[in-house]
Amino acid sequence: MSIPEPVARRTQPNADSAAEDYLKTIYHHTEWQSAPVTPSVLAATMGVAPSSVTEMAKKLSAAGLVNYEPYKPLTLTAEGTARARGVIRRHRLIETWLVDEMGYDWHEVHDEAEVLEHSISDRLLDAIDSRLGHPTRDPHGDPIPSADGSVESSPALLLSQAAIGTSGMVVRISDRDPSLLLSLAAAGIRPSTTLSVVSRDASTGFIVRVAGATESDADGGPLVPVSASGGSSIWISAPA
Amino acid sequence: MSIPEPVARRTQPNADSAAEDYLKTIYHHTEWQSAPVTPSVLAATMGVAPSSVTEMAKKLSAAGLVNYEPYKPLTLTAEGTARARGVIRRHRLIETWLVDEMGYDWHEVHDEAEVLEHSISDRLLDAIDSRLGHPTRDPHGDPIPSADGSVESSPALLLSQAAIGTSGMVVRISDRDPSLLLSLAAAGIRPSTTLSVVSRDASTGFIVRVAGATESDADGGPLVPVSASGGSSIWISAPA
DNA sequence: GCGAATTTTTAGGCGCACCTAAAAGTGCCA
DNA sequence: TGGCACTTTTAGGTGCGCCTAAAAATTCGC
Repeated sequence: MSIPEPVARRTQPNADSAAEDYLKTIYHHTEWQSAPVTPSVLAATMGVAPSSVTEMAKKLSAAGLVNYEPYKPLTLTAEGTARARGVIRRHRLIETWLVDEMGYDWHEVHDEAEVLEHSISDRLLDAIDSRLGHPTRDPHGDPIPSADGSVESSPALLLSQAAIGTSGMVVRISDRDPSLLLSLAAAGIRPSTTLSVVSRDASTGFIVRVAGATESDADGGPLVPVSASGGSSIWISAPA
Repeated sequence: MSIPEPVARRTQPNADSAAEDYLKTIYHHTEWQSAPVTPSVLAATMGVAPSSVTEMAKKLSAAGLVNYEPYKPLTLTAEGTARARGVIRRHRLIETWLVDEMGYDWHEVHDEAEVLEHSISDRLLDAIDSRLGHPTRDPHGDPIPSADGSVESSPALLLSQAAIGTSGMVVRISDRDPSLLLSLAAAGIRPSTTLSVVSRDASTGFIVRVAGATESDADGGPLVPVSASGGSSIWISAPA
């Protein structure tokens, strides 16, 4: 018979980083807004062909990590959610570590974390977590899931959905576009910055007033233009 | 024609960690003793089938990294040597970092480094190197190649090849067998320990006298048995 | 110096994660 | 409500790094 059993294949490389990437991406789609994740959206986000998504969906479904039925959106099972949070915890702790200890700037950390999140051991992750004092937010303001899988969620509002006049503190800024992070940082916008919406236009972009860290003059800060894409990358929270 | 060209395959994962492992392993075989590396030896060391070695040898040869001629031992080209040193530099810096900063013990670092050496960026490696103050030796006493590729080599003698009565300082201990490292550490043997050969027997093992760090009584230290395999993992240098 | 033992290479396959192209299913709307 | 556009799945294929089995080359012992 030429059907040798699996033998002792070296599962060496890194667990199943591809699978982890799918779980992570599915999770991301429901983290800040709850849109159902269709295969085509997932494919576009991950930069793979739709057929690749179908394949992996079946695999993950068989593994009990995603709920998959043909022609329907994908959702994570409880176990899949836990696994996704684990990956995200790794990612965000690594980003935090790179910024806090290794001299990286916040817009430079994403790619490095993307790779390391799949190769660092639990042991090392714990060591990093301890060293940093168990942080709960990464440099972009994203919550870091705790080791037990719980996530502290603070209700937030996408800048692009805030009415003119709304003001609040920047809670998070998506880390997907490094160049956006760079320009925002240059304009003085980062997590914990307070800003208010001066004008908004879905196609042109937005203009916001940035309050200095010392916000003595609450509405006297500089006016800053924010692109349309920036508007859908910045979350603010209404002040207490 | 059903021969579409390579397309834009995502070379994502991690460069070519398999190739790097071959280069590293070939290099290792010539680092402390100069034995020609035959495919079978390489296969055994790496835990792969001999045919896999042949295949990779061809690939690396085509890439100009190894000199390969059928039925002959493998050697590294200048470029292959440089690449191998690069990987080894990564490995050893990571090991040093894990021990110096992350609370690892020296026998625990090998596996973690084995994975990370393929995923850390040059940028991060440099940051680690700086943080550690550009170390030249890793926790096992192995020299860390410098960024420019040069290696500080100190002539050393394998314990198993030292005559009875020889004494010297431990220069390095191979990191291949974690349990050996553990037992040696327990016996007080690590790099920079001074010891002398009391008896040797290729099959049974060795007995060495370990001088305390304060070596006031140069030959009054405890007697310690070292297994045969330990004898071929410990390198000592004659005292100045 | 020659045949046997060992090493190495060749030949053919496998699983993985991806792809393209074609087929099938869904859903909107005139 | 029937079409048609769009989405999703199926079918078939690729490169990579690995494997086993069989063929070929080398080396060793007598």
